[in-house]
Amino acid sequence: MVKAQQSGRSGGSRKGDATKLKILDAAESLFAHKGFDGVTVRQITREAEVDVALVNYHFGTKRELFDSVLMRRAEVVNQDRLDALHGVSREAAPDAPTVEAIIHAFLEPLHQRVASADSGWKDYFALVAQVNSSHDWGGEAMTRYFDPVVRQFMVALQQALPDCPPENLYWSYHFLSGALTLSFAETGRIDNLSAGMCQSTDHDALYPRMVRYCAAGFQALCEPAAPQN
Amino acid sequence: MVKAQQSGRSGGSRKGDATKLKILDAAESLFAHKGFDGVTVRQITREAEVDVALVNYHFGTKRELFDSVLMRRAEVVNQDRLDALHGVSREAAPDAPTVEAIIHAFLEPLHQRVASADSGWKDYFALVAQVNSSHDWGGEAMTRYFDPVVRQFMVALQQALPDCPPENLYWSYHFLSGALTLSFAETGRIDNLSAGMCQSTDHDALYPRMVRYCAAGFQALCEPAAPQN
DNA sequence: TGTTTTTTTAAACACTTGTTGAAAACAGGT
DNA sequence: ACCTGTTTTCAACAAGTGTTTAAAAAAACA
Repeated sequence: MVKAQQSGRSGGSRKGDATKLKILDAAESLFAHKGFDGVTVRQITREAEVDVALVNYHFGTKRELFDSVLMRRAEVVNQDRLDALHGVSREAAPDAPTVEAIIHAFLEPLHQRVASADSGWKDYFALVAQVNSSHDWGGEAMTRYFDPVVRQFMVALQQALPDCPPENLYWSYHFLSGALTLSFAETGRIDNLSAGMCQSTDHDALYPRMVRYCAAGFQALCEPAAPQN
Repeated sequence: MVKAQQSGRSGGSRKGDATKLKILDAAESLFAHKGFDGVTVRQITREAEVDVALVNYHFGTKRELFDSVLMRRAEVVNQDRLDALHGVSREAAPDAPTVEAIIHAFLEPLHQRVASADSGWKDYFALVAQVNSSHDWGGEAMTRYFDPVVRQFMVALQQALPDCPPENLYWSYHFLSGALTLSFAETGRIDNLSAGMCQSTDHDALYPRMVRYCAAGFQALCEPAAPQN
């Protein structure tokens, strides 16, 4: 009776791995739509069609399962974003890339993944959105997983806007983060408000507008007349 | 054994009203910080220092209590916002008010209430923020309580930006809504990211920047070069 | 093959959940 | 004082919670 080991020296696929995947997928989808407290481990195992005890066997506690879900795709997102950032930096060299290009590098990877075949990404981003606006345990997880890369984007933005007060840069990112978060939540509110003219799920309509909106916001907060102090 | 009546023909204050207030306040604070599923009615009644059964006696089910919390201050916000909107419309007449003035009318009432003596407002807005980005039952409540007034702001914005494609106006509001939502959540993420340079709780720093950021975003999405569907 | 390790099962644990019932305490009016 | 309607208490309900246990089954390895 030993706790499950990290079953992989790379390439070795054990029996339990399929089970772990089923649990992770079910948990991802359920947590994304109903939140951590809104989901029971029995709902998860029912959806994954496995026994209740397997969650504790493979992942430990419910919270550890939640963290596993969060962690699974975080590395991929971070790598995607860094690649995109280096891409636009290389293209613009020897000049610094534009604000719009940097924001594009930050958002485009998400856009790509959401449009991909793996529909789990949509659930994943909805989950991240929920964690991002969570008050208690949320901030800590977000900080741990994503902030290191975010910091690199802040550096690039500061170079693109050398005269911008850093605090205005942080606030600008904060607003972008909020817009992003709400968009991924796909609440359907804009559908209702606009009487169907806009749709939460239409990321192709969303992305170009979000990039432009936020780029303009960044620039407005970096003009001399912007709020100081 | 009769369900509690709405105890007020106006001005008449019954015994149970004090209890209802204590429950509402406790529920507001707890729901705001931990979400609907993250709070138990026993936690609420413990914080309110009343018996568990009183929640069901005065409000019915847990969800009905939640709705009562949400509803309590919604009317006030809506009235504040409408007053502010009419104010800026009157000032600008016979011209249409500027985008920045309209956004100010939308946000300033929240700013005022948060800064007021009644600290419950802060909890309330944190709660609304959470509901706003909630996936299931959230959209419905937000739509019911706030969208009628939001629609009036959309009309004013369309008049301020007569050449703007309506869908871009809706998306712009969506982004503003996201920035607003995340700001009220006061997650502390920006504190951490900026190494203390910015603080989630510093609404005096937040508001002017949010108004400017969003106004610039609206205008950018309404220029001829903006994304057209 | 037999032996060891990993995975799955089924049952139970102690505890909490939202909600209710019946009796008790309180209030105001006559 | 009495009666009346409102509010509060206390105990209980059935169902569900996260987690653990020990044994059975499956897989991996010799």
